Amino acid sequence: MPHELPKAYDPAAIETRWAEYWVREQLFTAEASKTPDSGQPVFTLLLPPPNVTGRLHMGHMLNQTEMDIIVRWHRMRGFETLWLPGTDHAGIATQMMVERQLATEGKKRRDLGRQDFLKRVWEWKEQYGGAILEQMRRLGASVDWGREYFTMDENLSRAVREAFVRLHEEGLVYRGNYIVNWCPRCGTAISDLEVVHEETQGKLWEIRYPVAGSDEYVVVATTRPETMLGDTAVAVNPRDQRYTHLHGKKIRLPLMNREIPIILDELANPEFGTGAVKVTPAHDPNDFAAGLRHNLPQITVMDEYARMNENAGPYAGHDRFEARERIVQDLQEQGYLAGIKDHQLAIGKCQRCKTVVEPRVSMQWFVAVNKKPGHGGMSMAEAAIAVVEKGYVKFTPENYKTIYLQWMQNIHDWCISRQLWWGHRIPAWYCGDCNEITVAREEPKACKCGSTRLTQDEDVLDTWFSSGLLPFSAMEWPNTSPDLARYYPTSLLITGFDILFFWVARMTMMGCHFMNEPHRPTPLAGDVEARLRESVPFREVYIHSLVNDAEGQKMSKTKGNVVDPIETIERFGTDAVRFTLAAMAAPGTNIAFSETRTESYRAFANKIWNAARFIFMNVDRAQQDGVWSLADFAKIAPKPGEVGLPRFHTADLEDRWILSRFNRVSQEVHDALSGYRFHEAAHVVYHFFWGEFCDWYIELVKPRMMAGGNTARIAVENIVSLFEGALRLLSPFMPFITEEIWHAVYDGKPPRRSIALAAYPQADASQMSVEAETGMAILQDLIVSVRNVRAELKVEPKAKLDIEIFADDPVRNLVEQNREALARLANVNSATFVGESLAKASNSRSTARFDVRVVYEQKIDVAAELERIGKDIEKLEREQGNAQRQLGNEAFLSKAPAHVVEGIRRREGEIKILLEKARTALTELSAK
RNA sequence: GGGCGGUUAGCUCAGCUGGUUAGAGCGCCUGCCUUACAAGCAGGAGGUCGCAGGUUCGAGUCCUGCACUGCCCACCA
Repeated sequence: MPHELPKAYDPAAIETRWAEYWVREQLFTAEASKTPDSGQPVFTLLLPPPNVTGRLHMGHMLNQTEMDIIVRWHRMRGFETLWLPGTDHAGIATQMMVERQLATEGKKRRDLGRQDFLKRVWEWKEQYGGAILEQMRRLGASVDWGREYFTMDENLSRAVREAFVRLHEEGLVYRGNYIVNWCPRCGTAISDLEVVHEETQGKLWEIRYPVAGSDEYVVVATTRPETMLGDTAVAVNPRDQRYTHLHGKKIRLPLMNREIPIILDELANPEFGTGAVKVTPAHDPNDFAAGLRHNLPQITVMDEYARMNENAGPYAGHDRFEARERIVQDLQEQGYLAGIKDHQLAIGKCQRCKTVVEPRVSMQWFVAVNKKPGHGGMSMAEAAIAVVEKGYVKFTPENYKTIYLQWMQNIHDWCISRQLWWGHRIPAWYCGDCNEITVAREEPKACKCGSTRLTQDEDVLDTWFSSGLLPFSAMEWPNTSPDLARYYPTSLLITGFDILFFWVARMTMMGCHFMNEPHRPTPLAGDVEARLRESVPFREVYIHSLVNDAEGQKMSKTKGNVVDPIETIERFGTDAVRFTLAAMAAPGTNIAFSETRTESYRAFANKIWNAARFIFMNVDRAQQDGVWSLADFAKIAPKPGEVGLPRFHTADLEDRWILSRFNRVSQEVHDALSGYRFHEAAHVVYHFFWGEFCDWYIELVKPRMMAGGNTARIAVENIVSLFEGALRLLSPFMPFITEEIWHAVYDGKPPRRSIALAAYPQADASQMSVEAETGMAILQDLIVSVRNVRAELKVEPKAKLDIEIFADDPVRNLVEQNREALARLANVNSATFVGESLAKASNSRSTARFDVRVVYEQKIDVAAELERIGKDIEKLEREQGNAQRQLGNEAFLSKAPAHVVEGIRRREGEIKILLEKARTALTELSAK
């Protein structure tokens, strides 16, 4: 049956079919629960769960491409591979989406009430929440769909409660009235990480605070004048002699007409401003701490929407910014305003809605990340530091290790309660009778005082609390499970640096805490150190690049430069987009995504396609002629675990050469992927397939395939073998086109259900040949030299010309054995060997190994030729100078490694010959 | 205020632990519809590796300073 393929590759015609096939056939299911121990090495990777609110963008696409390449690569090498997918409920983000939807109906969430609102969110989640995973299916991501989870699934929610309760039992979760970052629009506390600082040109207002019972006043400065209404002290530095006489005195607070003490505290920096600072414990974190030190009252002057409250006297009811203006105006009118200065400040805004964050004292839950657990050992942060310092968690690129450690070393307690409705509700119940708090895994029947008047905490947990548990909560923790036993710790995490602290750091803390004793469901063997090492959530973290637009600008909706991956895929094909991302993904660099690159990789896909068409054409002919049988070939098809190529006839130079190159390239791809150098791996396979296999091997093999008989049989068998191997090599990068063609190679009856389950080519040193690679290089050099001269002579491309060659015996033999190749690829009629150098002959080229002359009546353009040779000489002389200087240097000879010295010595010899030839040619030419 | 990165061809970028002639894609120039592929084939031009010092037998690669330029973190009013 002939292989019929259309002339141009059309990705749309095949991709959906394979994407559906992969899912339907469940090819990517990891088998832990079925086979107790496969004996295979295990590779696990957790998909950073997309938010239910998300739409696929180029960043996801890059991340998924990298993960899929690594996962497919491992799977093809025989690893038992689990790529675990799921989605994140994304508390605040999702709640905002639904609130926005409600707003279009003119409603607010409180109009619906908690129950009905949550119902709406669930409906919304069912409708839109799976978008990214759907897109991933279409992109062919080889994840284990049978294990898909959602962070609010019952078993994951149970894990969240379990973790919270255990931390509480250990005193690592506490509740308290503290100052937190508060978003007045979202109406919730947010963590430090959710506050983004923006440099803003603001003002510094200087206010005179009169000293009680005197005419004196001190000047304090503030960027937020409205907070003065809540001032409960003025601080000066105890060492600041300017204020010694005011120690123990009181201030009469303007506008409020309250007396507040002057306190002595390091909070006041004598170097800054006047050295006196207003203290507002309820509205500033530093002041809050100072307030505790001096037992100051906390006067909250704003409500949860940042409107001034009843404590704000005449300003009550006004928005904070409106109040600010009035207050400044009043201060001015009453003569308290000493000055207004321009002031650059980093203003904290809510990451989600960009509202200016207000520090606010409120009752919240925290994780005490720096506290040592009761049973001894390290704090959560210390453990998370230790595993990275000891290399149990390894970062690529390495500089993220420093960034991670610096952050972890300065970490503060983590505020985990959110005044939201969508999320995991905090498992704490308050007694209406005795005020006791019951923290429990399941809803308690009664308080320990016996009362049944229990109400659950209204708040939910920070989304990152639950995602921090994922490496084990997605594997059924706290239960023992085959998955948890087999797949934890995960092998690798690939993610973006934007969630390094939010997620990577939290997973590390949580993993080291809950997957170590005493929380681990199955005890760990080994000493304390071994247990720590095995508790990590992942052994390696690869931080991927940022995908920018073609100009290197960050993609953003407001700039309108967002490249939609789906749209790009529709135009170029998934494989082309994947290959673009892989080829540009050098670790530690950003990607400037440019469509021209994608165009060129679409061309690459087309190249592969057409190589297949050509090969199939020859296969069909060979089968018709009865010289070759696909069925026989299928029998010797490579088995998983086989390295190199299983059967390959190394009769001719080009065969030994391409086999050698194939193995070397396999090694290079392996090395590159081992270091997550996707770009390097992609470049290597690209160049091999196009620049070597297509440009040279196919061309060299053509006449043999036409020859018929045994020659054709061997040629066809070789090219099919090599091509089949190359498809496997390419498969992790371009899964669709390789799957399609691979099935076609076997005429629809492949030895495995998918190329993704076939063996990945691994280098076999015995199949590499320096002799073949060197020989081929000389032959290529010779062919290119002839083409070169022909191009300069503007010889009619079709005209066959005679050539003369001067070379030593080994090269001469090489040429003799490859006469046909030379004739065909350089369009040569006859090649004769001559006994003396052709360097000064016209229409010739010289290399260190040979001289070649094209016999042609028309002479090369003398002036152009003179210029070319002149340039060559210049360059060679420069090089010769360098080489000779090094070789004449005793220190170099004694210190440089032997192969380097030997290399330079050899090169110097070549340069000498080349220079001699070039100079002879130059004199000869000049004479004309 | 701390920390991290970048500056290499016209453009966008590679160049891993210092080592023989610094690469790719696109663009550009010349010639080809050669029976797999014009999304192709063959050939070609184009770089004092930001500047100034230093270490070394040897520096695009390591160190110091400078210039320009991104990014992250930060409770100094």
